[in-house]
Amino acid sequence: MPRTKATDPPTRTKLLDAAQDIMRAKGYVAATVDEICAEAGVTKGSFFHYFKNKEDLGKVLIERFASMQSQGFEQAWADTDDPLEKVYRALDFAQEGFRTGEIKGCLVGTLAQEISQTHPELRDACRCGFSRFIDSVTKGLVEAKRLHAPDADFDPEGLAAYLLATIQGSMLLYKTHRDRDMILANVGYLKSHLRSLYGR
Amino acid sequence: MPRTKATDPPTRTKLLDAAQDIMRAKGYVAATVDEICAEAGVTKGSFFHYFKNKEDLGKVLIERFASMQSQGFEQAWADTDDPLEKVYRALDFAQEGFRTGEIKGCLVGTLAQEISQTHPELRDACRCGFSRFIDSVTKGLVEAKRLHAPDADFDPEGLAAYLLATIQGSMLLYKTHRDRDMILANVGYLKSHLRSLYGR
DNA sequence: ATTCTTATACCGACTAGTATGTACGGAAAC
DNA sequence: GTTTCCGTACATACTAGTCGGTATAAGAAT
Repeated sequence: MPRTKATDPPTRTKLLDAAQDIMRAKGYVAATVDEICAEAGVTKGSFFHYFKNKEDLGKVLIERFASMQSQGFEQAWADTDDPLEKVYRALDFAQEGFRTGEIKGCLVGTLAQEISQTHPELRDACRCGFSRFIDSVTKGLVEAKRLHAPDADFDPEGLAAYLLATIQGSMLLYKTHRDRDMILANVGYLKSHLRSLYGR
Repeated sequence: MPRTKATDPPTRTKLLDAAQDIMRAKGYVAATVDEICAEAGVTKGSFFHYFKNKEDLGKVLIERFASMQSQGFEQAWADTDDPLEKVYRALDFAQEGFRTGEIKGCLVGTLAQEISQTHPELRDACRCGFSRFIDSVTKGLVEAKRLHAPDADFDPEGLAAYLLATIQGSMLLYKTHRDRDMILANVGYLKSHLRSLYGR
């Protein structure tokens, strides 16, 4: 008899899922290996079989999270070719996620601060995660300016980082204020800002 | 002979200063009492003489940081009566701080995420710190709308939280990207957004 | 003036608990 | 039968917090 049923996710995935939940709630340092194992329903033996150490898990986790995230965005804007529309779709997608509560917070943003000075590899993984978003959105915004507002007086290069910063900051404030409407309103402000810049 | 010279800050202040540096760099959980004591040049006995426990220190520290911060803003906008101008002064002040490197990051924002689920008292202290900023800026923005753009179609109530979110998010991204210009650019976008809303 | 009392400030060894990571053994799968 | 997978027990280091004790200064009593 197999140790895990076919419907069960493999142990490694269970560990990653558990770690994701716990670390998003209390950060990297406070999330202990024991707690992650308990949540995943396995023991430490399994943990260190699949991951070299806690930092290794963190790295894999950050990369997995960033992948899933960007996959979600790709899907959200797949049905349009207009670069500006793609960005709006991404913001709609984020709003929808917050509204339904499906998005519980960004793991990368939660970890980035506490590990930046102590775990260079994790910090680099976080930076890659952020850059993945920034780069793809920047491409859309730059091209959109060429198409829709070539003469407007603003720099589209830094705009993507600005969008990401506002969204990350909104999730940060949510941690203390627990007011989901505030996140939605902030993304709304972002949209209206973009509309005023691009004239549509 | 007194144990500390008159020029030395009292031990308690030294502990708070040390804790502020360390916690801003690596967060609340990773900052150990021993490390704080070593940095302050005192021993554990002193630490627990002045603070009931680590969480007590955290609470005092967050409140002190929020106080100093809002004091800085008050000073920055003291020389104008126009409410909108006050907000611009605050943003100028923030930009100047980032440019000179005097602002090294926000302790409240750094701690908020990792302690929100595990230390309710610290979370409340962070919420108060944020609210202090949000409330005072909101007052300015609401009154400014009445004065300068009574018919414009936007809601000034949530705008202050939006400003704070963008600034906090920018500092978060700075932790991984270490690009000070990005923060400056983001505050610049905020200013231009405000200008487009208020027409000045 | 000297001594006694008391409160505050501070030190540093110690404890009890908890953290990550290891050693090793056995069951399942190929 | 070897490899993969996973459990138990343990080693080691580090953590917050405690506890007994010392140093100093100020005030009261003698």
